[in-house]
Amino acid sequence: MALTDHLTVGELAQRAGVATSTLRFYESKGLIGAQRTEGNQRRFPRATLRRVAVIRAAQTIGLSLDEIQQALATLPDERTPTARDWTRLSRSWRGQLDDRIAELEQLRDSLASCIGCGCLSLTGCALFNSGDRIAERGAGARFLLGDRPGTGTDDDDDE
Amino acid sequence: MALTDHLTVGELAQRAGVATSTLRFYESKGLIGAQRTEGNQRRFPRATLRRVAVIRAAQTIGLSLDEIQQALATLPDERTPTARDWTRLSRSWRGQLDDRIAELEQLRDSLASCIGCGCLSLTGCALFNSGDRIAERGAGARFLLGDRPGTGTDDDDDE
DNA sequence: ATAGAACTTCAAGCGCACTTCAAGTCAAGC
DNA sequence: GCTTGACTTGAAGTGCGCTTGAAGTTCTAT
Repeated sequence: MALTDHLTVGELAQRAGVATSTLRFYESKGLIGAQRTEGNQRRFPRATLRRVAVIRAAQTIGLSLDEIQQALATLPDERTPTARDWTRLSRSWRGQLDDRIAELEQLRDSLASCIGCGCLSLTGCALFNSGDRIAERGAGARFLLGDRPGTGTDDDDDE
Repeated sequence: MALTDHLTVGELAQRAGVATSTLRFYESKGLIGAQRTEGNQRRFPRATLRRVAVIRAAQTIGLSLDEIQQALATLPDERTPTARDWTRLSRSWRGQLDDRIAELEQLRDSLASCIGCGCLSLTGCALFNSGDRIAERGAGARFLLGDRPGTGTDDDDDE
């Protein structure tokens, strides 16, 4: 009767606030790992609870599961990561989080100025152009929008 | 030879920085509208250029195309919206944008404190619990994560 | 008049993040 | 020992936001 300090899928699901199917899906993607009982049932170490929380947080930042998987792959498999491991991860994501926040703040400013101007003339409107700025960020930050196929360098007035 | 002040799909696509297929898709979803030439080709009023910019901005905030469509449906169909129309829309989205920024800032703070603590004990870690707070926001803001099936009120330590 | 680019429609396909289903196995309580 | 609920697998299905493809039409330039 080993693994009594471990969690079943159901237990982990309840405590992490996700569906059991999600956990199985995450395991299939290599985001989390599990040991097996003699009867072939999954048993998760308690550290997985943290791991799932980190996954959800990273998704909120805007990372894909693939990107998250790659980042988590640098951590010790299912053992508690060291402070150093975790700090490295946090720092790397922190940058992306800052970028994303900056992007949204820029959009907020644009929106604010548009509220003022009524956007009847879009020529110099920040909102109007913000899409392009976002698209030009390229490389590694996909966020909500997929990669843009657009050519982008064309600029135009509106009236 | 009417509609000379209008744009073809190709022109609009290039100027808006999206693919033509995207514009046809948006039209099918009622996000934009087009007149037709005698030969059945689309011609978009120039105001559509703005409309597409607004759609992309709204997506960046985290709105679905359905939500955007509903918001845009309150604007005059393809004519230039009045300052009042636009202001109303901006204000409503502004709130969601603020919420989203606040959420990410909270996550950033969590990450910052985790960098400090190394997260070897997650009991009181803000990051660890931030997922639940996000999930509890409910109503109208889905953002990156889908609705959470979780029950949520279970809390636990980690070591 | 004609070549070729740009357009048309409709259906199917894709990538992501899961969820659902069916058919069967395991574990715990009575 | 038997029931019941939680678990197992693999395959298929879902919803979103598009993209791709095929087969045909229209527009524009020479």
